[in-house]
Amino acid sequence: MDFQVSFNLNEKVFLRDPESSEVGKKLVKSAIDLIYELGFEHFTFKKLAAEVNTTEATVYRYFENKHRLLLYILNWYWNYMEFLLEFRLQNVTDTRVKLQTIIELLTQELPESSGKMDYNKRYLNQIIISESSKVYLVKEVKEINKSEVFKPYKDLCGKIAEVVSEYNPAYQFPRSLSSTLIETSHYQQFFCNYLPRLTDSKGGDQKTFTAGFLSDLLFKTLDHS
Amino acid sequence: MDFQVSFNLNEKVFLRDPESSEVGKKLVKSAIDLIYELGFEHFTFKKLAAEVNTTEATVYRYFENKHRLLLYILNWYWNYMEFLLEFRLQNVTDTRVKLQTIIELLTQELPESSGKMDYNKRYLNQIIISESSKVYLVKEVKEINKSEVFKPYKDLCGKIAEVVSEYNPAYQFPRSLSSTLIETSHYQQFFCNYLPRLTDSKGGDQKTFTAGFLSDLLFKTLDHS
DNA sequence: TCTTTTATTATAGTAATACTATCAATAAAA
DNA sequence: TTTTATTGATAGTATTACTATAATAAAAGA
Repeated sequence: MDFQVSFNLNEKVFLRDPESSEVGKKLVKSAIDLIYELGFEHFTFKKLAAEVNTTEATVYRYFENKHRLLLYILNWYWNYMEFLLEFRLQNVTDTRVKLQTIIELLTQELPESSGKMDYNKRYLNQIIISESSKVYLVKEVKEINKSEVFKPYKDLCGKIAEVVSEYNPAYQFPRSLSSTLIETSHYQQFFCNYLPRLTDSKGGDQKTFTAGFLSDLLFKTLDHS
Repeated sequence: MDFQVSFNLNEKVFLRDPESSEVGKKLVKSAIDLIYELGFEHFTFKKLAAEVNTTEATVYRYFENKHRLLLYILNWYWNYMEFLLEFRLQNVTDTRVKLQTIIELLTQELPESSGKMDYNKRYLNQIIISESSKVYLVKEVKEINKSEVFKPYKDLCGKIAEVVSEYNPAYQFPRSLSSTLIETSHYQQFFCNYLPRLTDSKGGDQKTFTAGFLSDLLFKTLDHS
């Protein structure tokens, strides 16, 4: 089975839809490679243009600046995650299994084959872990938020919160718990890799460790309310 | 009672100790004001120099770059937090009370009067919330970590983890839980302020809300192992 | 006291970044 | 065939992140 997924990304994140042209697609794909390789701070439109054999002016016609481009990538990711969640939770009735699936989804890498999506998933995953908070931890967050570009994140969070409430309707903080699960899955993996003394990882796989920690946290919190 | 606290900050974070001169002290104090006001991305050494009525070259003699300056501020904060923790936990025997004190410390603002410390504490608090993760979420983290500049953070985390283990020796993830408490206290407050749909805050005080959420999470996790 | 050394600014300059503006080439629509 | 719109190439500017060197002041030695 092979299928294509595409999302209606908020038009506020781009000036011209990168999906509408070959250069646009290459731009996003190469951006993922470069941001992974250089880190967001050292990533520039000039370097991206060189990689795609075009000019800076072209890149600026698609995205207002590199922050918006990162936002585009994250919007794509959040949408994809919500899709995967919906898909994987289909016909699952046991709410406990639902929660376990969610934790798996948050900690394991994106599935390799998913139609036309030819982004490097390992890189994308690492970007999500290391760079995603940079789109909202900025002075302009209030202004940016008005254009609804964080809606996919809020929706993903909301969907997880629904399952949490389904599992334990009495629990008071379903949304905060969901955003905590998402964020914690990122930086615990980051810490395992780079600052392991901030974790209890014993040098094994950071994804397995993080899944174990989150699962323990989640069920202990929800099983005793 | 009035007392002075000072820490031996790792010499790797500065080129010349800012505490050793008047300009140095003004530099750090004004940096806190400016980073709060502009956000770390828009904060530059040129603007800082103008604020202190000196030149860029002078600033560069104290700190290698603005990243190191932020690291200096955070090192100061982490050290101060560990000191406060030690201080406030003095003679407390009930480990439950100890944990509650820790959550208070992580969510409430820094105490106003603490000797010579004349940094703007409201600003410093906001910087901790919005900017602190930017010191480690960078490509160079491995290299930076070698100079031990994250030790104060690790020590703080370790100290909290000790109390966690004291409260429940069987719990498997004391360090990860501690770093999660610290990080979650930051971004839940941030979310309450700017992206409230990622939380369950009902518009009340974000600090009280975050404390409530964290306390619920912590004790449910530790009371049932 | 005067001179020499050293330290510390101030001035100036460079390479890179983050954009903008202009203009020509090309392609699609009328 | 002309008009219109879309591209991409070229060039240019303001700001950022530094570096290098000259000027000045403070400290130390003769």
